[in-house]
Amino acid sequence: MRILLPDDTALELPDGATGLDAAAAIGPRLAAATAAVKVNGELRDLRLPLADGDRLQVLRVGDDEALPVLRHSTAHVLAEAARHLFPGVKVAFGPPIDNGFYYDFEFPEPITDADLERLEAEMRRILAAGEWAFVRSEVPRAEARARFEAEGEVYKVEAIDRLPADVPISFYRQGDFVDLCRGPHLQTSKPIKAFRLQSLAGAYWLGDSSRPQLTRVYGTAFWKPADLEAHLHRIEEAKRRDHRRLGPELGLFTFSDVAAGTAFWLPNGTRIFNQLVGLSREMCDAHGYTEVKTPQLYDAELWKTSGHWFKYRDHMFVTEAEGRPMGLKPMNCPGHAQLFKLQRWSYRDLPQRYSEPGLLHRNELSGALHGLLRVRHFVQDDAHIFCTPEQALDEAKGCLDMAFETYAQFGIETTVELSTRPPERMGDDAQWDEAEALLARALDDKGLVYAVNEGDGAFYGPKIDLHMTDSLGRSWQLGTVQMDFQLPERFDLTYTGADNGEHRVVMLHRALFGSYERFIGILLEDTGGDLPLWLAPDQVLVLPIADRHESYVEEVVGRLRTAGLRARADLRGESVGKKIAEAESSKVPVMLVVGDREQETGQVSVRRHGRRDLGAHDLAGLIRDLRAEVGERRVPV
RNA sequence: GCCGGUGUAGCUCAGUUGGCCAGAGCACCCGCCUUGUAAGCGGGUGGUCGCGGGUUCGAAUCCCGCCGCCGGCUCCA
Repeated sequence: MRILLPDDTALELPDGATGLDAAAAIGPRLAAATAAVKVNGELRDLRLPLADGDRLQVLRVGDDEALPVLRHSTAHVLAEAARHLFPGVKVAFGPPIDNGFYYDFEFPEPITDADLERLEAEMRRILAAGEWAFVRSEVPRAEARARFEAEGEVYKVEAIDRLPADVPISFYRQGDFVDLCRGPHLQTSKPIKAFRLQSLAGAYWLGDSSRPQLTRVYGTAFWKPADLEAHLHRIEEAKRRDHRRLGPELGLFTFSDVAAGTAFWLPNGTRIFNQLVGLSREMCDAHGYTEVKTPQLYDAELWKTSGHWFKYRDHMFVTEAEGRPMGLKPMNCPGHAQLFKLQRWSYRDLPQRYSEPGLLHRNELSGALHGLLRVRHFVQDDAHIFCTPEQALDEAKGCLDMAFETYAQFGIETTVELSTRPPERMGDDAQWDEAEALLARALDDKGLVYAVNEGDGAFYGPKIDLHMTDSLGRSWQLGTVQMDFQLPERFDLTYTGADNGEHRVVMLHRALFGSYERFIGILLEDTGGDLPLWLAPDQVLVLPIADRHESYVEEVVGRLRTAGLRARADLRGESVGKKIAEAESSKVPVMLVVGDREQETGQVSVRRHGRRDLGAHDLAGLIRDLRAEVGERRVPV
């Protein structure tokens, strides 16, 4: 058979030849260094046979693309170590993940962080004792099942039962450890050198909270020790950009035990928050939205009409008044639907676009709370569009345009997902088909690349989700554009068409920042707290050299404030060096130092955050430049 | 909610196997210094050791329960 290599040359091989055979045909050194292969662009085990016409790329030890293979093999060594140290341990799954790997176990006794070191030591002992080959074999299903049943490996038995009948059962063995595994794996344990076990966590078997909770051991591995060290160092660096650290440090917000899952916004943080609300208002004005205000607390009747009482009640804060059940709003949509319903609409009036910086309460699980990124009380830059079916596609595309226009102002990168019908949902499949198709069409028309997230839609409709990542690379959903055929029906929302008949409206839900809380959290981690001038709580800090410059400093501050800039003076009796040190660590964008020279010439010495002394400047010119920077909402590059 | 970890001053942390009135730096207050681009000097205030029980002659330290937080799982903006 003929195999095509990356440079388009063909390699002639006997039928049944494997990836490793192909590497050997090219050269023995390549064969020895082979970690895995890519066949027609897909990562595959080097032990599997190739087919005529396959396009083959050999991945070597040291190749980034083969890192998942190294990590997967390292996970197997971890499982072997766990078997040695904790007799009776049951093993579940141990795949490579983005920056490492994990392995799920059921230990006979709970283990602690101290055991992580023991596990790691045992792994090193195993690896030092010899170079173990990873041996692949395919076994009949019944035989594989019997083997794991005899060993008491109940998770492996269930894993086999869950595999489709036509999938061959493969084992990988290294040393005395045999695992049910799809692969791919390294040839031997020799390249496993630079690894580290990182943490312990609970994880439900098959991700199902009704199944047993296993113990997940997280670790990572690299080809070179230096890469491992660099990775661990990056994690340490990222922790410094953690918004939960920066927020209190910069006096933006803080948390208290008496209000778990809710931020206290300090004056500086409130300024940032309000600037973002202002930006949203400005954009909504420009895009034909009208702002509304709807109630916080509603009679349960409203939630029954919307369906939240049945599909979302676990997440709602419920109370009562004079014996009547009430619910604090977790979403604005029913309120906006109610508002829309208060009058009759002509097709000529549509679309109606209601925006509201709506304060929401959601009763999130205590263990899910996470700084500003997951809270129980937050403000959405929410809006609902009520339109005719014919208008829905353009409206959805308009939302996407507006979203990307917004993000462009922060230089933040997003990934796009289309979340489809969840198992728990309202409405019939035909409506879901239509709604999902419409959102997909909007994405396609906009030329956006997106992943489909099956089953992750809202209970009332599918959604486009816009994700961003925090300092540690965890993905968070910010913006969202959702289609909804359900609420218009449940609230009986109609308009009068050109035919003088009643027609059902289509409803779109959209939020671009998502929530201001989450967006600010992500923004802080993205910028490390170095906010653009227009968002900085204190934009300019004026620093006198000595007491005698105080009145000139007040004059400078006055002129800056008159020009609309947020300026403040530091008149404490501290040294200039100390004031600058503090201004730098509090990330004030502009520092102005004034002493005898500046006072005489009517100038100011400019220092920008993160840069050195930029010399004396004329105040009028500086004010003009700063105002322009604020006005354009300029982002530093 | 679940698994593991953790909780000492406003912040960052020390507090040997339970044993003198629980310490340091920063912040804060007072005083001195009058400062030229990342921390001038001296003094002082400040702690229910997360909360509640228990063991003990004696608990920040050991045990139990609760709460918060951290890392995950589940769930979501």
